[in-house]
Amino acid sequence: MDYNVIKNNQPQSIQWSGPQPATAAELFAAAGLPKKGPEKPLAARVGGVIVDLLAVVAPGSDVEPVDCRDPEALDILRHSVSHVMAEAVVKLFPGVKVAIGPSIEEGFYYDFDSPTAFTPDDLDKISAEMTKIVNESQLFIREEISAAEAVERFKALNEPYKVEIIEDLIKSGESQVSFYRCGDFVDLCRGPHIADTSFGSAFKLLSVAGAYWRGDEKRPMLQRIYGTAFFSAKELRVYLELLEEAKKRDHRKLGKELELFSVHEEIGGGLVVWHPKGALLRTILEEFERHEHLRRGYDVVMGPQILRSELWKKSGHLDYYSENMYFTEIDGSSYAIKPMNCLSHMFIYNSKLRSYRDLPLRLFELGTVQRHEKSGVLHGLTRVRQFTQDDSHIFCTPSQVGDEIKNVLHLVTDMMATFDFKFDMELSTRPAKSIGTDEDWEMATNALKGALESLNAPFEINEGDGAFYGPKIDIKLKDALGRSWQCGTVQCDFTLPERFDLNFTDADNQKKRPVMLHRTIFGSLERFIGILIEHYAGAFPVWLAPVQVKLLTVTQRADELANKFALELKKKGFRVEIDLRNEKLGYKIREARLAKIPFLLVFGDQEVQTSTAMVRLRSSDETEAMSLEAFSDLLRQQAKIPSWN
RNA sequence: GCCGCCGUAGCUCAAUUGGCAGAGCAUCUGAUUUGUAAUCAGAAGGUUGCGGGUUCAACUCCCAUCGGCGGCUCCA
Repeated sequence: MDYNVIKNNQPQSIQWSGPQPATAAELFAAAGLPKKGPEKPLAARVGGVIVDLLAVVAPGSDVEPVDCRDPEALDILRHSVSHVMAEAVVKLFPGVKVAIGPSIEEGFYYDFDSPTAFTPDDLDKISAEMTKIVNESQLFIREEISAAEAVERFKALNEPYKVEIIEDLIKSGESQVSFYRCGDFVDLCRGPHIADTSFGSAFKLLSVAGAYWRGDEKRPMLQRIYGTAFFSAKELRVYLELLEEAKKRDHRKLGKELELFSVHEEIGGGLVVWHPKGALLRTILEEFERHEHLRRGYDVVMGPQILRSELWKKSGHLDYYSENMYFTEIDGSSYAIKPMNCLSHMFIYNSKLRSYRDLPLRLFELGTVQRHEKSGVLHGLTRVRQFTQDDSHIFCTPSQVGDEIKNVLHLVTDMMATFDFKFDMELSTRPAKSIGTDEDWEMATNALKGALESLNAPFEINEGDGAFYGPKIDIKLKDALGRSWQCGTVQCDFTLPERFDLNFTDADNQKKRPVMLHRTIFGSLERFIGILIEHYAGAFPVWLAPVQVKLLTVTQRADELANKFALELKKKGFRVEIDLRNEKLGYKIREARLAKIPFLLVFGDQEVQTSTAMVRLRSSDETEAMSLEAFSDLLRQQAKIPSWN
């Protein structure tokens, strides 16, 4: 064969200069690329597009091998393993209809329409069958036919979901569709796929769940099998260990063990009861936030829990948000429990004539809101029906919008750094159900985009995912395990100031309309605390820990000294617990360690003699004798809020 | 809301094929005064989520209901 190997970045690109078309696999074999190991090609990139190894390459094309190190490789693998799973399911459960099977962020799934539910036993059987298929190194063979022919073919196979997909493809103008054959299993698929099933040995089926066909609750409920796959058994093992670690850190489990909060059937789903330690943690966060906002030019305000329904009609919530709202009646008038805090803030704005000199007006409220969430979506602290937002509404002139958004993004950056969170940002644009003119939406969207761009902050765009009253930037933070959580948001609103006739007198003595920004940093305190619990695995930094120091006595002879230390530390404002029980020291240590308390002070005969405490740190397990003054200094140092240094 | 799984002591979990509902931890009482992750003994703790049904007999099987968990084109 004629070919030239072009020395490029790894992996090398090959220019196919032969007279005849050849498959990428043939080219790579001729070029002597490895047939095993991490450099073994699993697909090829031709002109920037990934194709199968069996794809025929026209003479003159540059062909680059794609191996498991390629950023796209994992998606290809997982998508292919989902096909392998479908092949196994169809073989083991004849008559089961197949729907769709994409790769997702952490693995893949495939939806099936089966008359009986899959059990954990079935998953084992399916896994075993998949291993067989993997060991057979079945080739993924692509085939293209006309869409019309494809419809007939799947009708003959009695696969209504595939027929529907192809019919939709035809409607959107496709005339050709592609298939992949793998063993006896044929599936409609755009591809590309791994060369053969042997790449897919490191997989694990994780769970089975119901899922509506096309996510529509009016369509049939299918059975979705979730799984994941990696290129090596080692990577799979690391991922499964991560899942185990996440389970250990589950805030619902830790919340109970650390006595932070509880949720009760008798009280109602999604309604959180804060126990002393959880309430203290929350109070610390609230105080931190009030302080942080005051020093950044915000005013702290408070509004009522219920407001007349007419007001929600005027704001548009009744028309666009009522399915999430609770209502009550007082003296014959209808009131709504607030799902958002903005309305009373607008009344504060409107309580007097406003000048451009008053702007920007930044109103901050730790506002408790109620939203009706479907019972099935409630989850610990992260999805609840009553929660407190660290909410602010910023009223400003149109020319101040850019700077205000930038300020908010700076605040977000500082706050996230305080908790060691990394974060991503997403810009969401106009949804189908929304109010306001096209011009307003465009202006608002551009303002948000401009602020992001001026900060050189990378962001993604979610088309149609904005709030009904305006576009938004969502902040998604990443915790210690690399999981992503939606928390803060900045929303631009040109419509509420219109509806509530907000004005200011500008420098030219003209009445003008202010812009309103809605924004949160933590989002909801409940969700944020849930995330913090998992992020720190319950071992909060000293400034957040509900109990910072626990004092333990060896015998009752040390009670007096321990009490003296406790009293002095409390006087200095530290959060202290003391354990004088007649128990062995090991028992007390164990309990305090499980409670993840940062500092343990031990008092015995030895300490009584020297008037010191034996200090043990949560982080090191090492001990050191310290005087009250020395320990207070250490504690003061450690309890500093990181962003205030 | 929908699909699947699960509800046994405060917590974590047992109970053979339908045959007397049990253990560890926690709690209480007593002994023990103890040096860095569990001292010993005893006691108490239950309408097996709730309501029906089948059966000589139900934690166990059936129906209904409430609640929890996993998920519902990855989207918060």
